[in-house]
Amino acid sequence: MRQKSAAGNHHRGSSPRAPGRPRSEQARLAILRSTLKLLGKHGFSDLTIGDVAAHAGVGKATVYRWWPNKASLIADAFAKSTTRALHFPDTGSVYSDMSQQMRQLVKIFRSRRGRIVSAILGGGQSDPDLITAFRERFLLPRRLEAYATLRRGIRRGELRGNIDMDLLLDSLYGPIYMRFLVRHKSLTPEFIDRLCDLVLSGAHPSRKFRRHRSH
Amino acid sequence: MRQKSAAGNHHRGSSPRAPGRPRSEQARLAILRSTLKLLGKHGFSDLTIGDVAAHAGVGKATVYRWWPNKASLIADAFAKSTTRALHFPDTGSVYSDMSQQMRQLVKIFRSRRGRIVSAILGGGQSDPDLITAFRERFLLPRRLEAYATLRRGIRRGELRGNIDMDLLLDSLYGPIYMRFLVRHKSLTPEFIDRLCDLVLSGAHPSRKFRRHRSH
Amino acid sequence: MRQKSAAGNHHRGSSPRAPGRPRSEQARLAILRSTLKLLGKHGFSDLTIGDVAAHAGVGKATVYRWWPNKASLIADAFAKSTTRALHFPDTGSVYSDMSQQMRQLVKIFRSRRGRIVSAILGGGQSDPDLITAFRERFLLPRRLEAYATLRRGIRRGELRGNIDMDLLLDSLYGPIYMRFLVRHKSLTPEFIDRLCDLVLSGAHPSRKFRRHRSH
Amino acid sequence: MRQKSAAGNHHRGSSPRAPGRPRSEQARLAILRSTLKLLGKHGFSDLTIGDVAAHAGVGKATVYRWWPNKASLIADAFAKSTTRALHFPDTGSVYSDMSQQMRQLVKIFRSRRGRIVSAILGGGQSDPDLITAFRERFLLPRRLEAYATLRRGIRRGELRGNIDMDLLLDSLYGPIYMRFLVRHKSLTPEFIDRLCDLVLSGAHPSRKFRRHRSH
DNA sequence: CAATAATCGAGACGGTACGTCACGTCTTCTT
DNA sequence: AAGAAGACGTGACGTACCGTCTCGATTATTG
Repeated sequence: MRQKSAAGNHHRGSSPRAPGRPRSEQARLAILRSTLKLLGKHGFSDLTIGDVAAHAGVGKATVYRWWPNKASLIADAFAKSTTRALHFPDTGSVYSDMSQQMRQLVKIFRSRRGRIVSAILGGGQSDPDLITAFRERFLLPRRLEAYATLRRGIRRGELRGNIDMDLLLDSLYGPIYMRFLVRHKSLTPEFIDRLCDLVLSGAHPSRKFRRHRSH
Repeated sequence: MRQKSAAGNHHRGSSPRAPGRPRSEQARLAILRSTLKLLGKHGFSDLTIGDVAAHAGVGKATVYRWWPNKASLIADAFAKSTTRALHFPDTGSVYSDMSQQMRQLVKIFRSRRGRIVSAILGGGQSDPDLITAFRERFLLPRRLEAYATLRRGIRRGELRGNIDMDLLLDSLYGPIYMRFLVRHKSLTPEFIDRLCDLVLSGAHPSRKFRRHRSH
Repeated sequence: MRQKSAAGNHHRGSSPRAPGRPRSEQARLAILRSTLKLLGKHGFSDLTIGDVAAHAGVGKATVYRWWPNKASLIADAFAKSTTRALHFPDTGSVYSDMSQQMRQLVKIFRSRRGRIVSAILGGGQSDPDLITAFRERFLLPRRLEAYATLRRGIRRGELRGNIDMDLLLDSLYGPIYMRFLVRHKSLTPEFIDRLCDLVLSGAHPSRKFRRHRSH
Repeated sequence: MRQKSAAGNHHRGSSPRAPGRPRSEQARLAILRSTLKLLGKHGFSDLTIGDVAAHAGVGKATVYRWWPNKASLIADAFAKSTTRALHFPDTGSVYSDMSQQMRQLVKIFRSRRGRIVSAILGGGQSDPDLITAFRERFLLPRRLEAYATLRRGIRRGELRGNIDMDLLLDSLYGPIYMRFLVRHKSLTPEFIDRLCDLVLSGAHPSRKFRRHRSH
């Protein structure tokens, strides 16, 4: 069986050249581009493989040859489109580093690309491959950068040394994701600021760790 | 046009009695039960109206007569199934009140009913009715209770008086929803405790409001 | 499983009425009509179910609901279209009875309906259902009439009493089918006359049965 | 355009040698062999060029390079397989000459090779090239031999001098083809004998030509 | 002996039709 | 009037072949 990809590996192994006509890079790019474009216009369920193929000037079978389902197609398209942005600055302040990146994220969530993210997270609730792709290709790379950012803050004494970094990051990003997905409150830059204030102040070394339990 | 309901109103107006055969309550319940059962087994998109009708021993048209689409059917079914639990206790401590309720929520998210929630939130990303139903029937009622709980904490001096309650609640629940939906880290009771510690300590009056901006 | 038909039985048993919406007779007729029309224009392999459905103003699934494949659809359409003609006259002469009916058959074979027959016989070479349908619905009914015609000839002394009727009929019709299918010589009324002369003279009582074997 | 062949000419003109790599005879034979083998297993429409190429261990393009369509491929393969048998004996008796050859034909029709013949005749109903190939490569050569056989019979006084040879031959072979294609009665050697009896007795000089018309 | 040229196997390509499935509507009889 | 049953038109699905193409490799003739 041919290698299909929800994990982004489009290469056929280490051999220098596979026999037969090589895969058309042009078709691959056209498909991913069309996927993003159409996904931005309509939702996940409105996107049909047939439409993507037609818009890309490609046979339907060519799409199915390389992507086992709509989910992995979207995942690939999304991964390709977000490799560049969303890096963390190094301003000398955790608050500033985080809030700046989080503002960027919010800007993306509110843009046309946000539809794609919500399509992935939405579709991922019934398709494990999709949510896995999101984690591995989008979340994890950024989280690794975030760890470095937090470690700088610890070194500078802005954060407790024993802080649970995943807990802290989820406390910072969870509210963003929640507002983005549940849409009960708007996602504004001011919200980001106050969110950072609230959460980072709880992670400040001056704040003694104190169990709030009354019993 | 007959009155259809995404809002749960299944009655036909103010007239005391409509002519003709009355609606079968038995059918209505069987449909909702089957919806929940099938939704628990598979995802949102795998659930078909035809399956629900067949499983409930009901004609397809009977489903369509009362629910305009899959979303409102699921929303009704979900609302029916969670009207009882998830109340906030009044222990005299914000930390305790919140963490106890949050633990209940996590327990539900991790149960079979969690599949239904993720189906709603997932499907809701492409179906506005669905996410609206989730907000209005599930989130809002609980948030109203949460406001009251927080106000008790303010009154007791456990929280700053000028706290933004939605910000605080999103900071507490957002991480739960994020872990639930993205599944990058496990949802444990210990996570809840440390989450409450982190966020509530940031909302404590002793913590002076301090902009972390370095500029 | 629903009853599908390559054998022409479109009724659902002896019960007076099946539950559910009854089959649309209008759709059924439109499908058969369109099949004949399109089959007359193009060949067996050029006929697509999709085209038939579109031409009949019917969903593709409606065709597939009642006919398992193109073959049985064509067989039904053909059977419906030829129930009336091709009866044997009773002129008082076997020669006349047979040649008149055979001329009718040739006329049909040479008409637009001939395309349908060749489509059935051609397709039947790879689809047993199709050739069976042809035998049972077309060939057999006519052969029964032919038996009666031959028996009249025997009674009148125009044919040997011990004649193998199937052998005789195949000797009369086989050449027609062969010319029709192989197309090496034309099918003319004169050919029919001389064919009857040749074969029927061999079946005449005056002709003593004589083994031609030279050993 | 390169020279393609439905007529079996695989040579490239009169030049003694073309430049470039010469055509692989091994590939050509493997393709024809595989065509026959696969055609024997399934029908005309079930045979795909892709299957033939794969079974022959050959690229699909190699097939298309030398045969313009499935029909000519099958025709070539069939022609290659039946060049040797089915000659007419010269026993001194028309009856014997004919019945012996007809028995051979029936034996082939009933063998695995019969599937190939029926595939060609069946497919030929929608593909003119195919039926033409059958006529020219199979039927015609044998018919030329049959004419000679009949002429010997005329010379010996076993047949009328003014007999229409095509009529006579169609009356002898038509029933065979009909039973072979319609499959309503079995093709046995005894059937051949009685068929020859019936038809040849009608062609005997002692049988006066007599119009059977009663009017 | 290098250059040229046509073949080879392999397999991806843009298409087209397939047969299935779910949709949401409808048409029947029964309750 | 609502119920179960199930056929209806619609349209996307994912598959299978079509006949063409683009590769690197092979095998001949020509310069």
